[in-house]
Amino acid sequence: MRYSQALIPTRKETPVDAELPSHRLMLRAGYIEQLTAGVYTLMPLAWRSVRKIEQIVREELDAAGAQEILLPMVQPAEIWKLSGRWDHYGKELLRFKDRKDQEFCLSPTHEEGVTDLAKRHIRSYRDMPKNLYQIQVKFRDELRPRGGLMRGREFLMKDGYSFDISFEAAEESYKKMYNAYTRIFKRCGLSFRAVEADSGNIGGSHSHEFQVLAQTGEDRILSCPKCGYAANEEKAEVKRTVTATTFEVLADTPAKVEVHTPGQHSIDEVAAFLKIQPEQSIKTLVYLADGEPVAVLLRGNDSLNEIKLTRLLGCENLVMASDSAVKEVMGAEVGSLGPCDAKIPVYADLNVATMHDCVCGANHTDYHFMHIEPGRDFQAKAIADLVLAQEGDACPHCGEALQAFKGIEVGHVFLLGTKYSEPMGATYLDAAGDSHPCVMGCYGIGVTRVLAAAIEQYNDENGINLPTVIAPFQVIIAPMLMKNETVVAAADKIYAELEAAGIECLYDDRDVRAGVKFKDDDLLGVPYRITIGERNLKEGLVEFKHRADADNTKVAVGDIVEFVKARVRADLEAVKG
RNA sequence: CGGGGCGUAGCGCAGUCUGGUAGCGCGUCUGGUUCGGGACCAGAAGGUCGGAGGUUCAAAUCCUCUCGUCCCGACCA
Repeated sequence: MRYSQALIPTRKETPVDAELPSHRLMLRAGYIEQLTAGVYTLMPLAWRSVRKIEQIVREELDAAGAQEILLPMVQPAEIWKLSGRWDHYGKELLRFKDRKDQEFCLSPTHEEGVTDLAKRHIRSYRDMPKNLYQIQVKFRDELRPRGGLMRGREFLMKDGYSFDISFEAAEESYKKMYNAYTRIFKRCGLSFRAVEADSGNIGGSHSHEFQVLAQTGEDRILSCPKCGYAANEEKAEVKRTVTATTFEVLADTPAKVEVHTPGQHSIDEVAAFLKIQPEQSIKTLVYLADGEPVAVLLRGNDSLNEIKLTRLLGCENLVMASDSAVKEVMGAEVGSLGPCDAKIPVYADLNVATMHDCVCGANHTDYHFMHIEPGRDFQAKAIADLVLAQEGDACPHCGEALQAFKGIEVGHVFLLGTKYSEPMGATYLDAAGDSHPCVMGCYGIGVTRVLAAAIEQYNDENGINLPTVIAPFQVIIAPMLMKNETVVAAADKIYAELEAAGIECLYDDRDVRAGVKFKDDDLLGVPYRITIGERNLKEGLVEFKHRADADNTKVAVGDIVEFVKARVRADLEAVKG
């Protein structure tokens, strides 16, 4: 491609609203352009990269026995009502009516669509296993899209679904997909972790997320350096050494004393004010579980794992109570809450059972109690494992200290079970003639997010620096002076020969100064650059440089094509595995 | 959905407090000089100041409503 004919609108200025490096750089390098909140045009460079990612996805999924299809994006309300999600999906599901006043939605995911398809074509145990996937634009009306392609409302997703006759068979399909995903992200050149995850709203029994490691990731993951256990923070288990499920009261704790703690709200503030350690203080949180208020007690330096609490309470909807609701139920402001004489059920984490002579809020604004003895000064309805895992906690399998990372979720595999097949009637007949619901798995990859995550992982102060496999072009050819006929002739020839050799070239034939080319060409994320200048050319040389290297290599004009071919091929081979 | 910003030329912004000729930088176009890390000189084009209503002799500026967008939080297969 000749740069002069390409649509690559680079910017010198850093877009002020973009926070994430990938977002900023994609805007600056002319990869994307925003149309409205969370909706972006993929410009030629981004689209070239995305198509390469798609290609890797297709190759690996096809190799794993999946078939590509394309389901309708506009879907009638009926199938969503069948699955129950028309009512439960919420506002992220963009709904509208057609001219006949019939209800439709833009599909944010395709369990309904694919299950409806399966219902009509998978009838017998002989029809399975089946694995169908598609790569398609999805729309989710997110409350707050952010970070460019990182979390858009409209985005490109590969979603796949497996159908099996039994849970065991579905496990096999799941494993195949897990392995295919591992190969896909490896081939994209990404540094990632597969972690255990909560299956969330989509339901199902178990799931793994594929997390690209990046400082800017929104997800926290914990992994064990010894046994390889890895899980999303919200799912991560911790080996608890405390097993007590009742409070053991120490007799020599002094009687509780109410102390004035004006303006001291956070655990750290109160601890500093009372000259104690945060772990001597009890943190009291108030939640609404399906509308009913409950209090949760944690050791001051612990955090709550809401999923664990949801499971313990067996509720569907768990939200933190608003400040005003807290005031109403507890009779005191947030910051002065405690379990003593609480009128709502109290649940305590195991660590609280090890605490003695501690501090908690007095349910009296700006007052705390000292010398609190759990079991004597308050009771709990249950003492259970409620803490959020943190770095240094013991691995649930081997006890080693867990390490924490930040990640970007680029893929998610779920073993769904019969959550959709049952209500939607996707059943089959077994050999005995009995009817059973198909057992499903579903598998997603955020294709556009993969590009964003890759740029998060591969960038520096000069711009994007993508691995050759997914870079929009493999080589940039940069003649230093377009008015010099010798230089241009050499560049033309190298361009023609590289193109003929199947190397993807961006020929920077713009009549601009060298400095402009260098700045732009570094920004774009193309791994190699051939610089053609008058002085070197007189000696029969051109310069070859990898984007990440500081120095040039001088190569004879006659050798450059073979030289580039060898380097590019080596890069492509290296990730094939 | 709560909190906070911001909407003025293609992009980035000043001007708004204190009402009175709509500005700057980048980019674009013309001509010239330059030419290996975002050149310089001269000239030019480009605006319903997000929208609607109001106050006023006069509104980018004040008031009311509204739309959009970004950030933080909550939310998120």
